[in-house]
Amino acid sequence: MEIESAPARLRELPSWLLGQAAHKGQRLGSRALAAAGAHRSHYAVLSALDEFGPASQVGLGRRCGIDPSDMVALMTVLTGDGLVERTPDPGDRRRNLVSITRAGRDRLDALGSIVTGVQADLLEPLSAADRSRLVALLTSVVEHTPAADDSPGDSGDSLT
Amino acid sequence: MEIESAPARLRELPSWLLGQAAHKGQRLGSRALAAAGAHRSHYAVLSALDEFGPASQVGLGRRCGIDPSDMVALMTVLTGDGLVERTPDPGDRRRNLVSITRAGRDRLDALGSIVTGVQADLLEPLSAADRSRLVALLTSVVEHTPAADDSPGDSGDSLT
DNA sequence: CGAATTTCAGTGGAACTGAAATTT
DNA sequence: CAAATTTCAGTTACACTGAAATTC
Repeated sequence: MEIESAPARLRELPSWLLGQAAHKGQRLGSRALAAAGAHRSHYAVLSALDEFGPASQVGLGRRCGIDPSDMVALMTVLTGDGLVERTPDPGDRRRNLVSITRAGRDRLDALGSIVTGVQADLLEPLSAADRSRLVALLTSVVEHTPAADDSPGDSGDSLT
Repeated sequence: MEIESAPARLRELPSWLLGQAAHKGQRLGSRALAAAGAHRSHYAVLSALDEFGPASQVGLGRRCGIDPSDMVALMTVLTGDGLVERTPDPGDRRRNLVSITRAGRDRLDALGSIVTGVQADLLEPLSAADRSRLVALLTSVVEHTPAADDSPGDSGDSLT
């Protein structure tokens, strides 16, 4: 099990480092949530419903970076667990109004603890000040819209 | 095309921010390299060969985080383009010795320019000092091995 | 014999595409 | 009629698994 370092061209490449760090975070997060029978998308959807209130499935998808077609199966799971309710919208009968249940809020709290623990593991080598700096830097990168990007209909979101 | 913000629980989550930033970087990188008929894995393999010299396919895979079984098809492509040479290792006939060609080095330089441009787009909102800080912070996160991780045979690498 | 390397065939999860049905 | 929403069926890119053949 030799430790073999990657080429310097990669080790010094911000986009490569981002990929490595994100992969590590996703691995930790997916494992921890799976052990609780959950998924990262569950945490995203419950968070959105808790913060913004009831929403349609596409609306939820826009908030969380989840494709509408994938939202269907997700709703089936979350309603099956009693974490959300999916009722026809009386004001627009094309839509389903999705709302979080009491059990959903409890679940969100529980998943929040798990997710917080993952951040602690992931950022263990960083001081509190460095963690804040990292979040600030990443937020700048994420919120910035590159100039030469004229792709249509892409809000730039995407769950993972 | 409303801008709808993600829930605060996600926006403030380091692992989520890492995922968003990494996704943006990969999208930019994949598009730019695809326009040149290349792939991120091509840049990784050529970088490793250029820095460390000839290597076996599994050795290359360990450097770059590429699965040995995926390396096979990759070698077919790169040898087909004349960027690497794959010859049986006379000292160990189980191995192929993979080496970079002159054309491969030229290609590496060209891809390097593309990749550098991607970093510029991705990190546009950050000052030079902030970019250095980001790289340093990410390097700490990537090089750190979490305590409660006893998964076997995982070097923690993985190309993307 | 056990272990390492290359190779191939197949699996699994995740994001995406395209289209139908309904409603606005 | 055009557009939006939910839904389903299928695709694609990608990492990974399992096993065979060869060699150490």
